[in-house]
Amino acid sequence: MTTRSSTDANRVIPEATVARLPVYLRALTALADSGIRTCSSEDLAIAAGVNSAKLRKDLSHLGSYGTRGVGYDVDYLRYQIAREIGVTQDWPVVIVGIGNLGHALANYSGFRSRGFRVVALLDADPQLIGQTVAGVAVRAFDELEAIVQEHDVAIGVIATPAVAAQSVADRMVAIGITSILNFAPAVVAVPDGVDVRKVDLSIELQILAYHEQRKANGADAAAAAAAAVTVDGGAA
Amino acid sequence: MTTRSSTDANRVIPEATVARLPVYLRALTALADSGIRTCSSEDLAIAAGVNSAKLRKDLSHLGSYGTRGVGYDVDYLRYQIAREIGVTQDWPVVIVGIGNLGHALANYSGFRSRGFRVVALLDADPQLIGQTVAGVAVRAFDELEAIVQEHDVAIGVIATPAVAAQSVADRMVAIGITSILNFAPAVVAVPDGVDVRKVDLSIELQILAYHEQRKANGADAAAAAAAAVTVDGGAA
DNA sequence: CCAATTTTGTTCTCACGTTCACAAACTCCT
DNA sequence: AGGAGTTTGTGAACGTGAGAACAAAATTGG
Repeated sequence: MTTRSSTDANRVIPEATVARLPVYLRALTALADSGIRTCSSEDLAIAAGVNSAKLRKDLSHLGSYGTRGVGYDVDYLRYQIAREIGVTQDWPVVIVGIGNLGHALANYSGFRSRGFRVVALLDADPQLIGQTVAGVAVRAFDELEAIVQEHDVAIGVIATPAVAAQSVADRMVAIGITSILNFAPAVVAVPDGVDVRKVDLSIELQILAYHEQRKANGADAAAAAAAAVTVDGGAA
Repeated sequence: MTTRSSTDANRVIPEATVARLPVYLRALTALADSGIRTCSSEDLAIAAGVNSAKLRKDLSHLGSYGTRGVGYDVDYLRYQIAREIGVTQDWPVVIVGIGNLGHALANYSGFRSRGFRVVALLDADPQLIGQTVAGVAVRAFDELEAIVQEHDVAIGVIATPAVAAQSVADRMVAIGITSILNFAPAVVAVPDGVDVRKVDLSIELQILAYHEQRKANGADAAAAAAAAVTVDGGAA
């Protein structure tokens, strides 16, 4: 029916797989930097910290890029994954909120080397405007629309305080941004068709704390079971 | 068999639920700050950005803390969740790697208010040692063991460059740290019994890029299907 | 006190993701 | 050429999670 190129753009890649593709990409880059030209699924799985069956199944969703009995060509597979993710060209990105975290993000060299280019830093604070961070001038939040249109920006990063997050997101969506990476500790609601990913530092720590507490309570409980003592407060 | 307190410490809470509990906790805090004393699962679900059936099922894993026909007492539920996560007391945390990101983390006020206390900042760079960041002196990485033992630290944060991440993690594990939050763009391997959570900025952006590319290709493909043009490069 | 209303906690079903296990396909060696 | 040895790609079994739907339990009003 529809004319297609060699790879079928209709296939759906499971979300869980999509989340691991960047890990594989990084592992392949590391292998290539070590001068390795070919690797087995087992080698790559170890480098990526997953099990090899999962890796093979993940890759099978992209197509058949390996050779049975041989393995994968590192550069070829790396290119295929990069193309699948869409990082063979650079994506322009704007960062809103140039506080501590915004500074760190602006200075993060990993963006540039992994397919992203920070085209603007924005803040609402007049005192920050005009300052240069990581070689980029901080501009007024009001300039968002002009910048997005000029550079055809699709991805926005929110690094503001929590109270500002929703209004910044609303503004981004109104202007046509369709992917948002939110570092503010707040839930932002967006319409269908807009993707939001959230990175929340204290949530990550709280998840660790939960498991840490369970480890401690588990040890307590084991001791308690032996000593027949009531388990309650844990590490008091 | 074993003596237990009122809540059954044996129950397992699904990992997906654990990951949402901090979100509920934050939403409850926001509601409490607005002076709201009681809320329904629907109210809380909206505040937390989830669906109410999922919220109720999540809470049911903790126990039965609501009242049918009424809803949940905000303060009571908040306390129960905080207790379940283990953030009714502060957890001491060490941050290793005081670069851009380490600075931002050290200055992040959300840690303190959500159950964590930064007890030390460590770096291998002699030039940084002795400087004060967010009121805490940067100390030599070698002091890790003494600090961990003094403060009974269980949680470590890695904010170093990728190359250093594994050796820092190894050292942390050897000293007795059992939970690691890794911001370095590298896979770190740890033995069983140690939890690692990874926060990777460029991976998050790459996941967004994938979906962004699909949106663009979907639009292209729709146009192409009408025009009978081959779909391949996408946004070239 | 009883019926109507509200809202929780739980059951059931379906979808998604992970892991195992193996046939297919390739190379290498004799 | 043919068999032995590797390694991929995938089918099938299993486990976890999401969402709909509803019974149980509380309040409210007459």
